[in-house]
Amino acid sequence: MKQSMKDLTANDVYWWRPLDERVLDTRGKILQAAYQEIHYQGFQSASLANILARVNVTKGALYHHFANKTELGYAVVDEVIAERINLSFVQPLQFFDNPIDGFIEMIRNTGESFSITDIELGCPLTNLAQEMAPIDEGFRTRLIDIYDLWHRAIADAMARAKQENQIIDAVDPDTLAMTLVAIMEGALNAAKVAQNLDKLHLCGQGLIQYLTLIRKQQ
Amino acid sequence: MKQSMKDLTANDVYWWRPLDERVLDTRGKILQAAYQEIHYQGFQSASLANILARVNVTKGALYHHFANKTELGYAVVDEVIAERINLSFVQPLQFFDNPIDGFIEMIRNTGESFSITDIELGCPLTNLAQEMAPIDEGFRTRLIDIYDLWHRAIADAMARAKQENQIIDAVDPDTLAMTLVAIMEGALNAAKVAQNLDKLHLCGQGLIQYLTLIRKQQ
DNA sequence: ATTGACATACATACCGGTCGGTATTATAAA
DNA sequence: TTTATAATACCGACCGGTATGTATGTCAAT
Repeated sequence: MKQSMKDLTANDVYWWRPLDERVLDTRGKILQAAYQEIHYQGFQSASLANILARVNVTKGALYHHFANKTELGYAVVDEVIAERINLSFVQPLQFFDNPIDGFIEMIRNTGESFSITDIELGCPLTNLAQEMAPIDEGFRTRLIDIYDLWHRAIADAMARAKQENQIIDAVDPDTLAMTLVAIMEGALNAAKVAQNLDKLHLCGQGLIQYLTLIRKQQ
Repeated sequence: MKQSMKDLTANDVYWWRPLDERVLDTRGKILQAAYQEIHYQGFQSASLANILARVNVTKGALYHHFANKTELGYAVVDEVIAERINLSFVQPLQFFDNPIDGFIEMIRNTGESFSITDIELGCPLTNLAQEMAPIDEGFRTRLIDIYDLWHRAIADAMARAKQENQIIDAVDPDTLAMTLVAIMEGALNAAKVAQNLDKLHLCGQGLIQYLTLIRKQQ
């Protein structure tokens, strides 16, 4: 179990790479290939033929393991994306003694370790949410669950910070968590469109400044 | 799963309605219909047949005015989306005596006037950026131009605020502009996924609090 | 008579999904 | 241990539908 963000290696934040070198079974391989294709094309434009070509299996294999394309998409959300978000953004929050400093440290770390390839396709969670939330309730509820988990983790960390008198009284943990998530998503999006990391770093600066402002000087 | 714009009633659409009651020519009508279909389906999944059905013209008309689907998409960005962003988010910034107060007022206003139908499909600019920026350079450069215009307008307003000693010295106008855009986009995205306005309002609170913190008390 | 503004019919490619068949593995009776 | 049976895993040709795009025709206006 990773104890903090610093324990993550560079490969861990390459969030679309397979998480380990484990040999995957056919179902797992299809799932990973589908994740990549969806991350690149979006769900609706993702081609089953492309996915199958990547894995080097045929339609029969796919439809043996999944009822249809939609169910395959759901499985990607439930089994691939959820785990990645949890591992990269939720778990680390629990180990910070000082949530504000920890958060700032996490932002700094992410900003430094992210490469252009990390942002050129954007956050898989955000992408799918943007595309599918308005038109498919199955996707929407699954994605909302992941967002809620993330939001909750931040809000809890900030509540702890407030309880320990680290941040000014005026801020509400939920509002703060919401705002932080919004900034991070917006930053990733901007960097993706610009296709360079400058905007990500700029946003990181703004975020850190924000956190510094709400931290009580002691 | 809603399949096309045709499944939406008149009430489902709001901020992407034609800006005035001007009678549009065929090209203009196709452009507007394309804008709506793209906003709903995304560009890749947008169906030319759907667009044409809405306008009640045929393929001939479309390919008379546009070389292909991609060029139609470019025209939507250049002529529809750019104007809307400019009208709603860029122009207003120039008229604020006090940019900070003006911005806060704008946020409050937007938060109150937005209805659920305004957010359920998200911001057309963000949507297209998410989908097309990584896979089509023509889209990307066009979208970047719009973002830059928006970003510049905010940064200029904030530079004015700083010059007039309204905000603390520590903040850099560019960093601030970037952060504000990120929050607004993130907020819209969150509200879209949640399909309710609570998160939008929560984010608005956070944004206003942020602006209040950087404003010099006088 | 020519051109612009469309309509109509068609071409071609790809999409998700189905289905009959086969190879492999697990189970269990002999 | 061998053999019969059944379940699982996978193959790949094929289907109907839909996608964008094209070729040709019509017709009013100049």
